[in-house]
Amino acid sequence: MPELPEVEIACRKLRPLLGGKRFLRFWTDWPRGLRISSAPEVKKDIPGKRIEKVERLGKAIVLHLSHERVLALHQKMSGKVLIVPQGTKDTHIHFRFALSGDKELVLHDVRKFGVVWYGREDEVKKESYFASLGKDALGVSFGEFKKLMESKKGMLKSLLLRQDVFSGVGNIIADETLWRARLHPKRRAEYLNAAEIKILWRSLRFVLNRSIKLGGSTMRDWLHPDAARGGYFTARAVYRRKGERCPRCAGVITRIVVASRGTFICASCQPDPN
DNA sequence: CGGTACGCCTGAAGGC
DNA sequence: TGCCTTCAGGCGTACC
Repeated sequence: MPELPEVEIACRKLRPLLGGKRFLRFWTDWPRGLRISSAPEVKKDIPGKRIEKVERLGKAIVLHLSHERVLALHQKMSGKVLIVPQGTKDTHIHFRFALSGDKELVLHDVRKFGVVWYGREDEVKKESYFASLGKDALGVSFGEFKKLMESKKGMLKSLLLRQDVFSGVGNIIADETLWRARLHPKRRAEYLNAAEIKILWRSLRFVLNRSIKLGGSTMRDWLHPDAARGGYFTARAVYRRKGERCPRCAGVITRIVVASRGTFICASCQPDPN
């Protein structure tokens, strides 16, 4: 999923689906994905716990349960969180949380990169992912954004992807944001002028909000918790559009590698700084 | 501090 | 058809 818009969509859809429900049972065939508590511990502890709040922290879904318990999920590359009838058969479901009623919350994850944390809130917040999360990419004000950009060095793409600086940005959002801002991903934060910082902040907000509005990106795997598909992938400008025309200037979109990640740009409207 | 490469997994897509 | 290579919404670690 699994960037900020997809996690935000998942949380919004999970709230009405999970509100007031209790967990009945836990099952996994991939205990390596569990953090803080072991599978037997979760099995023993989770029955009867009520879901009180659904929160997004960066790209993680955080469920606050009764008795000070927290269940957090990260879908990583190929995960999706679904609400399905109990016992739904699927070889890629590796975590099942049976709910009061006839449904269960599952983590469907082909590549098994997904992570599930279960423990007290203080234990979860101490985990390195949560402890180091930077300002939420959608919540960050322009003042905060500017301050952060001025305090860091490095390529814009690297900075946008760093979860300890701005949390929630992934590869699609980074490329679409930089395209919209007409900034090359290898431009360096320390050489941006005030106007460029402003354009970058505005572009980031625009791209995030637009993706959320369209239901996030369904490329192949990812779905909403109710199995609906997102519409942003067809609306994107450059990501994975190598060889196609730039929708703004009719230049050709190319693929380069920046920060070890496939990166898509229009070389005409995002001029290389070097 | 910043940059890069790799591991973790499985499957899809493209080249030949 | 099939084999081989490359690539993939993330992130942690090791190393320069």
